[in-house]
Amino acid sequence: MGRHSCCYKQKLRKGLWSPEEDEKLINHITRYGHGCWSSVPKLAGLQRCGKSCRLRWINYLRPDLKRGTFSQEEENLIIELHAQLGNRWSQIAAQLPGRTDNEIKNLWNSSIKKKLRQKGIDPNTHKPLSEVENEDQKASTNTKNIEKTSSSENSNNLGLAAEKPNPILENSCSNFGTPNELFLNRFLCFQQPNYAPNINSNTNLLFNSNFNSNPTNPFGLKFQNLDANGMSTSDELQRSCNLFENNNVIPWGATDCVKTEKEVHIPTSGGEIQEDMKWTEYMQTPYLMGNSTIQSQSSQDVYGGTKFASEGSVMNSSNWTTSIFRGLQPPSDNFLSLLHFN
DNA sequence: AAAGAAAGCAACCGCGTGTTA
DNA sequence: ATAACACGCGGTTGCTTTCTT
Repeated sequence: MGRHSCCYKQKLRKGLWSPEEDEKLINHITRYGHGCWSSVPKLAGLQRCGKSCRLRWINYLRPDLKRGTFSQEEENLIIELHAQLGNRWSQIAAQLPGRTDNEIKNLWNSSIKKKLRQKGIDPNTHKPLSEVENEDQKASTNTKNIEKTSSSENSNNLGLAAEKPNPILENSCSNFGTPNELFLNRFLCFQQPNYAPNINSNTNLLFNSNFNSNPTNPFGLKFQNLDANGMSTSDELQRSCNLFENNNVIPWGATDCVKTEKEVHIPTSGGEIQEDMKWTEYMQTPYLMGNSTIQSQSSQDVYGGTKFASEGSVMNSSNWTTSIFRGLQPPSDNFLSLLHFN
């Protein structure tokens, strides 16, 4: 099938995005939406391919991104979902509002995998490592036997073995399998002494008929807000997900909180959503991130800007904005004015 | 303090799939 | 029916930062 035409175009920039490029892309999408991604770079005045623009927007510039470290609850949920879905990162990300598939995938590969192995759990099968090793040994001896008896079918046999259906995936479709529960109980109890090892209650929640009744907040998760004194107040996640629901329809181009691309609305003057909250105010809302606080914001300082959000700090008006447009040095007035919709 | 290793993360690549002409 | 196009996904790469010795 056809490849993305932009892949063949030359003289297109690659690599890290500059603040100017970010500004152009944000400027364009906030005004017009992305429409056809392949036309975005041209319309936005960027020397990038549409694919690159899409990725940058979805993984980094979207205003509804959460960022910050993952909370224990989020990690547990990722493990739980991975046990059911495997490496279907976009589907996993769909259950974690404000998180991208890329972010989750990175977390899995860099951190969670390791943790699971340390606990003696195979991250691929979610079974105890010893069990998996035994199966591997059995499989290899079987393969050797097959090799001896039927050399002509060697490659086919191996191929079939590799394509053997994932029992966990199969399991997830019908019965929320006991291996999952076994694993989760084992792992989560390791992780959290207070974790209630009643997986069924959680998983039923995941897959009950009302699951997507509120696509922007399927779990009714609550974020914590901080008041001016840094005291936490409860605030529904919906606050961020629904923020733009109003009149002007702009497709943000992300899978967002649900699988299908969702239309998100930008509040206009007099809009009732979020009590006339402006985007900049939204961004400056001091959310607690990750483990209730920003434990270690990424220190990568792409554009050579100042570092922010040291350990234990709390998202405040400055570093929250910075975290979204990381490294963006004080944006121009024109740019800031774009962020005010009323 | 310096160097190497490990970790973290943004971005690219290639492929599969859906849509359209 | 088919080819071209566009999008989205998952795997991978490579750069930067942090940790360790």
